Amino acid sequence: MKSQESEQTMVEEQPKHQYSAYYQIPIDKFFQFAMSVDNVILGYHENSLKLLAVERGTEPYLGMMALPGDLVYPNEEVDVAARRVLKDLTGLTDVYTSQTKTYGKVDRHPVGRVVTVGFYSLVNVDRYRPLASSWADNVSWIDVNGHVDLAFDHNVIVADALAMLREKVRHQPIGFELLPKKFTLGEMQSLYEAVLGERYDKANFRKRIISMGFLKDLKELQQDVPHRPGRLFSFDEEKYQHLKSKGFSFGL
Amino acid sequence: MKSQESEQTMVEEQPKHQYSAYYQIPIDKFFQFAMSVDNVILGYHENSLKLLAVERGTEPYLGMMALPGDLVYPNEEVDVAARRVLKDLTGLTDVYTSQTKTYGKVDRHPVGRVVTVGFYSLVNVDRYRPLASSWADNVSWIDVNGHVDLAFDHNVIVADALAMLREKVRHQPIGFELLPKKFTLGEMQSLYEAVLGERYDKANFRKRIISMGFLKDLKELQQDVPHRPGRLFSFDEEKYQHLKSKGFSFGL
DNA sequence: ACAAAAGTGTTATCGCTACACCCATGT
DNA sequence: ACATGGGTGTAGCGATAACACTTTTGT
Repeated sequence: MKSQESEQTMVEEQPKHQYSAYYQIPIDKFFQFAMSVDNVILGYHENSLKLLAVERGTEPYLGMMALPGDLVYPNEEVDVAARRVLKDLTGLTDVYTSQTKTYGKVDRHPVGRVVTVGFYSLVNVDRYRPLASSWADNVSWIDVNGHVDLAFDHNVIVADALAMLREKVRHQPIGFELLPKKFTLGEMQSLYEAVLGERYDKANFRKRIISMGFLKDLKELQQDVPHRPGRLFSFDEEKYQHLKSKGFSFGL
Repeated sequence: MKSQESEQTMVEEQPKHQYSAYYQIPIDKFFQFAMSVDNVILGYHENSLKLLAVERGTEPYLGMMALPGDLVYPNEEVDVAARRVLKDLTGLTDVYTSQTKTYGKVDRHPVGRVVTVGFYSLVNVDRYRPLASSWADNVSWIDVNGHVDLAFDHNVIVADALAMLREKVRHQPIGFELLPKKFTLGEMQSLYEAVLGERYDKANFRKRIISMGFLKDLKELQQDVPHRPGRLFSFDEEKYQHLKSKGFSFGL
């Protein structure tokens, strides 16, 4: 118990917590991890859900598609790193982002022990403009239902993110993050059908959503559509918060 | 672009991904993180949900209660570290465990940059025996509804874990992890009421659960209770999987 | 006129809530 | 006898699923 060397000063005093890793190797040996973030950036376009993938320009996995991600700076918060990646890729900052899972397999990254934290972001594709920088042409939207093979363990990260999104989208009104500010009920229905992979009855869907009471009828109509124009609605965040505080809970 | 020194060989070839942190500081500077795990170990006892807390024997926060947790070894998987902590504390290995969130604030740990991954575990308190080791007397069950102040950011970790548990317990039959193998419907109802903080009508709760069809009636009765003994049931995992594959989904 | 999607009303059924009531056991 | 929780039946209300139908626009 007192046979320790000087490098392990932090641990000397504590005979009790023998289960701690501190007692078995010097503490500075633990500070050898790198952290990264990987972001599943999702957009809704042409009736399907897409994610942004980047073609890798470095080994390992050179040439493969991968999630946009990066190492976390030693003095940077993990969440901030995720937003940095998003901003560098899309120029967007005020975007709904949610942490998913953390992937800590020892051999998941060839360069060393890199633990990565997954995120997903919901962007409105109307607002997204590929940044005019040198890497812009390596970025593309791919359909989440297509069968693209991504580098590292990114396929798993995407699958987990989608599962968590689907779970959340049923219980919280976050679907609107993927729609333009003004949308028709039809567009909203299509979005939910694309995300959840289910079909809904039009009449019933409308009644359900309208009766929830957090949509604002903008008294405007769609323009230039080759069919009867739909009424435009917007999500009324304030109203939703008010309803929520009164015990209402979104559910689909 | 070619002004780099030898230590940075990994980065030389890539003019394209300028957004990457790789380009701004040498790569080995990123490998300075430590990882830890913190486990919210939950048990159901005396009609309320409790968690295991450990009194800290080291600075920082010496003497405060904290979540059981530890640093992750450089060659250890994160999930394995979480199970190690659990086993060292309770002796249990086959326990339902779920990752929650990852906490990456720069200053969250005084010793250095330690990013921690949260977990919760659901243990059946009947199976838990405090291990007869020197630190056993520093461990105690505390009520999750009490107002205990934990070290580090552990209050937040607990709050997040409970929120995620409550969400999950509604949609997946994991409540049984907190019950003995054989239980009455009354016990089950009390458990759900404790976890979710809601009250249910006895008759309706029973009908709902029974009709789901994944409980096995053991045709046994409670013993030595000061009231009419209840029928004992067990969760039939096999039956549940079968129902699930047929489209059934648990919901409460 | 037609296609395509918006938008509305009706009905029948299923599920759930509320509530009342009886049963078995230990003290 | 009483307290305590186990256990069951029913009536009525409300949500919603299924489907048919009408409306408005562009081509």
